[in-house]
Amino acid sequence: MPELPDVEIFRKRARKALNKKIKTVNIKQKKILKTSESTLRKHLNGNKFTGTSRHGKYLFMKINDGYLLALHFGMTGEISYYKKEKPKHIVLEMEVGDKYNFAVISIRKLGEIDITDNLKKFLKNKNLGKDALSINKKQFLKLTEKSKGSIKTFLMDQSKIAGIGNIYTDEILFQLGIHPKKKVEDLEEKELEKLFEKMKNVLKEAIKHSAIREKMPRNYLIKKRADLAHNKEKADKCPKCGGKIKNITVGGRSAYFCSKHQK
DNA sequence: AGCCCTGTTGCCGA
DNA sequence: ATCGGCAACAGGGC
Repeated sequence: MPELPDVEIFRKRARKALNKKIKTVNIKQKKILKTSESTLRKHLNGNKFTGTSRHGKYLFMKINDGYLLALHFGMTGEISYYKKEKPKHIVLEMEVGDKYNFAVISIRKLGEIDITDNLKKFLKNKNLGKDALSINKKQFLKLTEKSKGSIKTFLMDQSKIAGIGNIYTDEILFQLGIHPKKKVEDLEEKELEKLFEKMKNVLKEAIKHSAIREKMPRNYLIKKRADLAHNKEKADKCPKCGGKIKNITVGGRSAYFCSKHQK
């Protein structure tokens, strides 16, 4: 699930846990901890979260001792805030305030939980580029100048632009009618400007709909994607032009696109 | 029941 | 620089 729009929704969810005393820290799965258990406890136990921020697919929770809890969700992670109904696959669970629980979930135990006191340094260590919603047109165009590979690989490269993954890359290219294998250098200036606008537009639209597939606009490819992966014949028609949706591999990732209107 | 395939993440080595 | 393989697990198809 977690690309930029999903993580942005997690961030909003996580805000519910702000300014409440962290009463207990329950570490249920050590595998995705990038820091020691004792360091994590030291910074969380008895403290409070005072703010949230996001960069690309990373969520940061500011702690009142000046440190940041850094969360990355891998393929199947999410944030849960609940009173009684305990979700499955909890990795880190904290009791915050009066009887509420704030938890990091990870089904496949991929992802990352870390502590840092320097956001800039952290982002640099991870080799992350500008956030997809923060980058401006000039910076975006400059990045495209140096890119040799396919447009799909470019959009997904976190060291160039942070936040866009497989699903939303396909969506952006689908909306623009650009083939995922098209080379960045073969796109005209005007097309690159459109790409920039559409990138922002698709991400914002997804956030507006709480990153829930079923709620996305009618002409979005994302609504069909889950069905497409399981070869359901019903789902293989393009919602824009009726063309056939195809699946190929681009840059080592599965790409879905309309063979009729994406050239 | 149980095998096979697919998958939203990123890292690593050839 | 690009590519496959891997990590770990769920869920659908057959």
